Amino acid sequence: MNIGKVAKITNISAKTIRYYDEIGLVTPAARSAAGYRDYDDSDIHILQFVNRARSLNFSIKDCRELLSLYNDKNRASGDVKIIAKTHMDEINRKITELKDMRQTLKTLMDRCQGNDRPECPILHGLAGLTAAN
Amino acid sequence: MNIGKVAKITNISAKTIRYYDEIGLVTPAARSAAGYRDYDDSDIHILQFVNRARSLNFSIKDCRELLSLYNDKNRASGDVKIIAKTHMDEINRKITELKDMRQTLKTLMDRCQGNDRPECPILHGLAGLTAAN
DNA sequence: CTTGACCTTCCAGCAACTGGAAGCTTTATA
DNA sequence: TATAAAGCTTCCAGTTGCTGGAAGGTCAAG
Repeated sequence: MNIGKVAKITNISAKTIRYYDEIGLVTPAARSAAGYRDYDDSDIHILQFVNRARSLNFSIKDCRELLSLYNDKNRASGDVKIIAKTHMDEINRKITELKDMRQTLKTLMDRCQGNDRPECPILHGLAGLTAAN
Repeated sequence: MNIGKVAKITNISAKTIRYYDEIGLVTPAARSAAGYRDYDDSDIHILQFVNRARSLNFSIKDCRELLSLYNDKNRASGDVKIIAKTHMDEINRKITELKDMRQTLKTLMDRCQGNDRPECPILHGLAGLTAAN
């Protein structure tokens, strides 16, 4: 199957699929005489696996490990769970970080009139002045 | 003031301060005869402004606009608030996205025994199989 | 006067793609 | 069958916001 069709089926851009080939993450089963990438059903399955992992924000490196475990029939599910847990911790860290930012930003915004006058608590806040003023 | 001292005071790495100079975000007041960057108190103030904005995840582009408004005594606070609001929306979007990921990941993890057996709902999930199994 | 700390510029690399150019191959149509 | 359009190839550059490191100039102390 040519890359264009694979792109449509998996909803991954041809560019990205080529990139995954280039970095050795998902390589096509074969190449045609003319050098066209030739993907089979198994490749598509793997691409979809990667796509789901990526949409959960797993890094490419994680995807490699997950794929390797996926292909290892003697794997321990504990190894998979460790990767997932580490990733979960990271997601939680990011959420906390973003919430903190949101809180700070909200505080500044609430004080700002947002009109045509120059007085602006947001800028004051960024400039380091404390709450007051 | 040399870059090393500025780095200590602002808690921004010298590398980053040089980078801000390079992209024209915060340029030193002067250069010594030998070519050393020479920062004054105002520069430090601006660096701290940028540092706070960056720590709220404002992009460099946003920082430029915020700085420009900060320096414009005829600004309208509404213009600042629009930038903040846009950014706030983006933060909220990211939080929502991360929470969705967390939920999906949690569901998969809860089903996984995480032991030394190969059976793994996390991998099943990534492989696209539905909840069951 | 030399050593070491500090400064300079320049180049490379990170993550994970995306865009675009130049140039084949294949397919569809006239 | 000729040709044009669509699809494929590789390669290079750019994105964001730095960070690391090399090669080399400068400055303060002993």
